[in-house]
Amino acid sequence: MESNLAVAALGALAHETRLEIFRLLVRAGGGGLSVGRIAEGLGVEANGRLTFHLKELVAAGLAASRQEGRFVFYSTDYVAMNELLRYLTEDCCGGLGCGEVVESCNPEKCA
Amino acid sequence: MESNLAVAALGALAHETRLEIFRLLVRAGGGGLSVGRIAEGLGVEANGRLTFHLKELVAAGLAASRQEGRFVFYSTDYVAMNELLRYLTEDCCGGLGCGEVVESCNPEKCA
DNA sequence: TCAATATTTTAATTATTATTGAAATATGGA
DNA sequence: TCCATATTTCAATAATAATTAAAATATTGA
Repeated sequence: MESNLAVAALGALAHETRLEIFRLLVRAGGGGLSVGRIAEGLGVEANGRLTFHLKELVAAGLAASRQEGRFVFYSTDYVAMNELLRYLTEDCCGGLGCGEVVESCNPEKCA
Repeated sequence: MESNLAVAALGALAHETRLEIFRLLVRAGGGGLSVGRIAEGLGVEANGRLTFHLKELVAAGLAASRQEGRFVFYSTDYVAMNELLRYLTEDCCGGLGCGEVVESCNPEKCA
């Protein structure tokens, strides 16, 4: 992972609303949630501000969106998330086996 | 972990220089590095700007500093780091066993 | 105590990011 | 086609964070 991608991802997460959105999407799993459901989950309105934050997450590579009928679904990009976590812990303690993150979450492994 | 602590930590990491410092300290392990060694590792000068970034990491809870003779050492706060990673992946996919981060790095486990 | 190395503080300037509110687009059902 | 629901765009303003450079402090050894 490149440093500037990581900075962009971290910057996207460094905001109260976006962090809540991200965690909501992580909990939601691979299918994601529609904008309306996200708004519900956060207790906010589905307005321009929410769209702005969602787009920031997508621009940072942490989420993807797809249209389904009249709804737009946003979902976590788990590959990007795992890359970011690994980047943060890479070669922890000089690589002496502390247990650096390799993969933290993969919807395909869900029960 | 509280949301605003996580936002502060992520904000501290969302900066090219600070992210490099953090990763350098993670690699360095529990003992950390002196300011001069950090500057060396980054290829920058040990000046006011570096101090500023180091203090940001400490203020965000991600690092700690201690004086040793005429040197000041900075080191990763691994507990805070692990809490942050866990916060990001909490209840992944609704808690269905995808492998959420519990602990990613602990210097005491080093070989 | 003097000088050298190590690190920090401060204040002014510049750059980046967030918020607001209103209008616009897009989709599906009556 | 018309209406209601769903989501997005835009532009102006406000708020926050980053950079610079110079002076200040602190510790050790001669």
